[in-house]
Amino acid sequence: MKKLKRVTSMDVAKEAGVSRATVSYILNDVQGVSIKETTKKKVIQAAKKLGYYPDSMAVALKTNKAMSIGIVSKRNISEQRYIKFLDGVKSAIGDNYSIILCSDHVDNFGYPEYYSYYKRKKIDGILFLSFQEHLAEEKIDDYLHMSVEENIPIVFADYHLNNQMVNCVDINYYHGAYMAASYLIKNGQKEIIYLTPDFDTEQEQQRRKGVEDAVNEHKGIKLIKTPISTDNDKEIEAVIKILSKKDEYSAIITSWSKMAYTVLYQAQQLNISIPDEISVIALAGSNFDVYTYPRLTTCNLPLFELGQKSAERLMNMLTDANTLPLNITLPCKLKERDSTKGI
Amino acid sequence: MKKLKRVTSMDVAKEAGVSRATVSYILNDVQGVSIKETTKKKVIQAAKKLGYYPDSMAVALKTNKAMSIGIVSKRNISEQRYIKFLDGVKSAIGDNYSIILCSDHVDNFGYPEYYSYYKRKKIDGILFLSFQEHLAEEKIDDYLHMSVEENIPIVFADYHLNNQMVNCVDINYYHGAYMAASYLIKNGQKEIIYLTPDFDTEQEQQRRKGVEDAVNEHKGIKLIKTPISTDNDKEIEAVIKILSKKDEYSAIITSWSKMAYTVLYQAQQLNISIPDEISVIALAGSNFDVYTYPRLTTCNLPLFELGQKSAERLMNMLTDANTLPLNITLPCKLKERDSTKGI
DNA sequence: CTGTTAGCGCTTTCAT
DNA sequence: ATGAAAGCGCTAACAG
Repeated sequence: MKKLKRVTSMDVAKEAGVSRATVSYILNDVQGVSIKETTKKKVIQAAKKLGYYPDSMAVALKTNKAMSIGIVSKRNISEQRYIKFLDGVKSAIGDNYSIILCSDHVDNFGYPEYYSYYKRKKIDGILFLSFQEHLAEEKIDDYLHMSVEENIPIVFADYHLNNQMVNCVDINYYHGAYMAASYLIKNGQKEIIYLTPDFDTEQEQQRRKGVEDAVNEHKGIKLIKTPISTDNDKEIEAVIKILSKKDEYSAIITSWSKMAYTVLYQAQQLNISIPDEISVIALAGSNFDVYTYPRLTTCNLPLFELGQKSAERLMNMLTDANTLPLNITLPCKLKERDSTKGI
Repeated sequence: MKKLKRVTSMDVAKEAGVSRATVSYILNDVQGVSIKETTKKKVIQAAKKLGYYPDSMAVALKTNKAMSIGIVSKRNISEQRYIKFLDGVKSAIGDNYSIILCSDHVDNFGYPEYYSYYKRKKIDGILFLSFQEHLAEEKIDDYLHMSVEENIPIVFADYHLNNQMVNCVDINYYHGAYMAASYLIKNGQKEIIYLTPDFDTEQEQQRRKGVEDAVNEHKGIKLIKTPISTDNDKEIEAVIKILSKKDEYSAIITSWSKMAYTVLYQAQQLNISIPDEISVIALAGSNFDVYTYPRLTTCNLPLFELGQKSAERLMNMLTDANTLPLNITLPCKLKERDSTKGI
């Protein structure tokens, strides 16, 4: 196999009869140097003719910029939501930056992958996407430390940090939950059962507060909070038990759509009519919501926007070191479908 | 903000009282040079103490290896399947390589992103994941050309190429479809309706052939092939029409699970009992299959393995330039659930 | 066994 | 308006 030599800026320079510096100026469109149009044309021609591609590693070494950002998420990568986030990120970073997927798996160096990548300059900054289901508090402190003390450009996506020292883009779970509960109440539901996961995260606290506030604003609404195990079998068992006492309530709120799917499924099994007997609403949506029977009413999370805004923040930090940290909160949107009914 | 200087191998060398070369030898565990244990210890200590991380850009420039691979997929990134593939890739490439997401969006240079990345040495090789729904044939030729003529390390995942010059990892859609149809026939179904997308890809051809072969192997089985529009509304309309003629068949095969969801949903609407009146099976599964009512019987695609095997092949090419191209075909697995019934 | 040194390909200051 | 040259941090061939 013939190993052909790489075309360098030197080659282009020779071909065009100029120096390497000129080539660099022209191809990078450097401000502050004015170059004759004819020279410009010549160089561009030569580059095209020779098939010149600047070596990004050499550029990176020189400029001290990898032109890549790392995305790290402890969340189950299988989650569809992760992908929507990615889409948003992609839309915001433009053609010049690339996305490197990193884990927080500890590597040979004894450091999490994202950290090593940064220290080794493979990435210029980091986007943390929270692991919704098991947000470990100790880790957060590490992250914060990195961001503040080590001055690593980091944006926290879907973290409710309330820390003015760091950039974070959050989803307004409180308001989403508030909207969902209010919607139910407006539709005449008086006894509401609220299925929450059996662990406590900032996110779930926000939701709980949202639901409670909505309930407290009205007289005579009864709210029953029921923690549900994340274990599949236990979840099913719990849902069946709850459905067997359907006379005690008229509506169900679930923190996640997955729980709502289970409710819908088991309701069918038990011949309980949704929404006639029970209204069901989930505080997070997914693509499948239109395929359940009946179609699931949800509070949609702005995942694309989450990715987009987070990436925008990161880009700002990267291009302007003096960017002030910002805490941004994104609203949810209620999507009414067939699992809830009006009065 | 104090801009602290980067720790270089020079610093480590000084700290340990050796030369940079020695540092490099030790930290990279270079074969063929033997170094005193004490020196080794000293250097490793020094590196740790100083917090030394080799600059990957400098390494890349020197070694001519980016230690990154690019993944490109025209398929809707929102697809959940994409993620499983990614998981598989990650599992195969190990800690030393990273994954860069690339599009085939044409950049400033007039070349698709993945191509530029390769030419600019941001990635060492490319993993193409087919765009299932609209596999454009002209593009394939470009890809093949790149792989063969330009000698770019490429692995085609989920492409049915049958070209011995290139590496490709394919899913055995034929056999999957054959299994699904056989399963239905074994369960006593005599009239089967087969819903295919209204466009023609290699993949769909394989499936069609699989279904047909299974049918032809048995006497007295009637097969009705019906193309379905990918347009959502039209799909629903078509499904309703088909369900209205439910006396003409006893089982439905769909190419995708999404179609099957629509069938299941509309069957509920029309009060048709699945699987009692009609058995339903999809030739591709998804996470949601356990939440439909009834739970959907599917032919599961080996997406994780697809990523894994593809990445393995690419790694082979990268480490050994003489690796012979291989065409690998991965089997599907039938997952029996509640939307089909036995005799 | 360890040190010296020459680049890898690029940007960018300084000089012309 | 353009060129010469230094040097980013590393590896590896060669010297000792």
